Amino acid sequence: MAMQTQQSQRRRQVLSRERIVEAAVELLDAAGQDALTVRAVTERLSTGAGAIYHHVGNMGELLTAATESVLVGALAARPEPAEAPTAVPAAAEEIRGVALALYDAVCEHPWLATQFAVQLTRSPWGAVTPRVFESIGGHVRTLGVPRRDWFAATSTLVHYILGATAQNAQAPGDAGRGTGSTAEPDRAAYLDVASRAWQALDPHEYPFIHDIAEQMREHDDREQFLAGIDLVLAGIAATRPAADPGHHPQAG
Amino acid sequence: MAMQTQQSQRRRQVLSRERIVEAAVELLDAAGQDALTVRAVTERLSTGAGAIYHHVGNMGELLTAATESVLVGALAARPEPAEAPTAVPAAAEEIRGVALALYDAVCEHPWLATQFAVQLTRSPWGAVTPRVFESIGGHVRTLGVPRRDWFAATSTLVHYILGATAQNAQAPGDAGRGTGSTAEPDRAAYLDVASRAWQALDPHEYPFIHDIAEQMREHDDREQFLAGIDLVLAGIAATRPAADPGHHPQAG
DNA sequence: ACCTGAACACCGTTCAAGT
DNA sequence: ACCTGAACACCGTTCAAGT
Repeated sequence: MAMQTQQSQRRRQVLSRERIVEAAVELLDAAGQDALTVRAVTERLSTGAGAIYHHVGNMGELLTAATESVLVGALAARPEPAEAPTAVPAAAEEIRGVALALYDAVCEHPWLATQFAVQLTRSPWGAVTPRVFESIGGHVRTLGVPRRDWFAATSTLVHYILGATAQNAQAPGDAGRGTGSTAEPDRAAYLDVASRAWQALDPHEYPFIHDIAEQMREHDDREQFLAGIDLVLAGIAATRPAADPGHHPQAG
Repeated sequence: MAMQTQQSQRRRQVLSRERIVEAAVELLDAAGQDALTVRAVTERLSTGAGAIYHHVGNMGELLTAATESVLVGALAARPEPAEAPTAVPAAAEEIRGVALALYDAVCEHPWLATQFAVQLTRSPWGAVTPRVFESIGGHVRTLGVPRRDWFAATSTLVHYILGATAQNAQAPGDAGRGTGSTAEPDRAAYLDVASRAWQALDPHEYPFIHDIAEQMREHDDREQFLAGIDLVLAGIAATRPAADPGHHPQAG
């Protein structure tokens, strides 16, 4: 898909905000955050700087639009019926599905991780959050969470998802410039290096890190990500006032 | 503390990496991420650009050092005895304490939120993660989590904490330039605006958001943050094979 | 209305030259 | 060794001028 850059067709096509955003996503995917410059977009669309600013406003807006574009695509890929399922296990499965869709999107577009965080910080209730909240929240309702806890349960899931995806998006650096997808050995080697670095830390200052260095090397990102989702879901299930009201689940 | 800028003393003091990092933190606190430029540091320390690069390497390294500096300070503020407590409720309380320390640090230094995310993405197992893992992980062990789940439980907590703090760090924009701390009414007004924006969204596209818009306006950031921690802790307690082994806690 | 592209103010970084 | 500060290549953004 990234190979077919038909510049001849591209040249005299009419410029639009969508085409600019599309070009931005392509640039970000190809070489990361730093590669998105006005000049790069300008060259890719064979136009001038003024033309870009006629459609987009500024650089930050373009980044936001690119982020939203990919996010919407990732969430739309899931069917999500208008009437949500009513069964509890189905709702949990839906939540896992949305989480994985976001996880996969961040893996495909590593720049998304940073961008999620920036969006979250700069305009916390702006573009990204409502969409993710909506995708998760409907299913939280189905889980049987009492109304007053909807916000807490949903935001816990969302924050975990955004935090975890940020970490697990392995940055390809400048390596993935047209090369295929032979990232597996790199991944293993990378974890090996990280694990060794952890083992080399001072055991007195970092006793726990020392203990789990081995576990870290062997861990599967995707599996661990889902384990975290299940942990939060277990917490939601335990807190829910169903069979055992009045019990405080904090410790034991 | 920020008022006493004694330039006379500062001028001919010997330049060091620490003093540069300190100046960087002050600049970031005063006016945010964009305010940290080599020239700004240069002027604040009345020196030349080359002097900075003699001690620091490059801009990214300076940002990382500033992040680590504040992070270490925030974690060191907690006592954390060499021998961790053995009681389960105490361990849970310790985890809440560490989480709140990070939360408060991000509130005090909003630029930290973005920086955490960037660190997480660019070098996931680099500077920030091990310290936070260590602060949380020791107590997870005390919670009675089986060894093979240490990594999963700890990383779930850490990812939630980093995601949640990223969102809750209210960016002060360029407003906080020397003005006191009258952020409370701003906060309420801000949540009010956000809540109205949510209510204005298309109810068909965003039914859940529409439902919790009211709840969002009334929510207390800090309280919700702790509620999320407790939810994950409840999940850890529920998953732990204590009274009820073999049971799957996912749904019910 | 839509686009061009030179120009401007700024940025990170380098490096010959000083002490 | 440590520092100076002009210079360089680059960036986002603007704007008079074109169609």
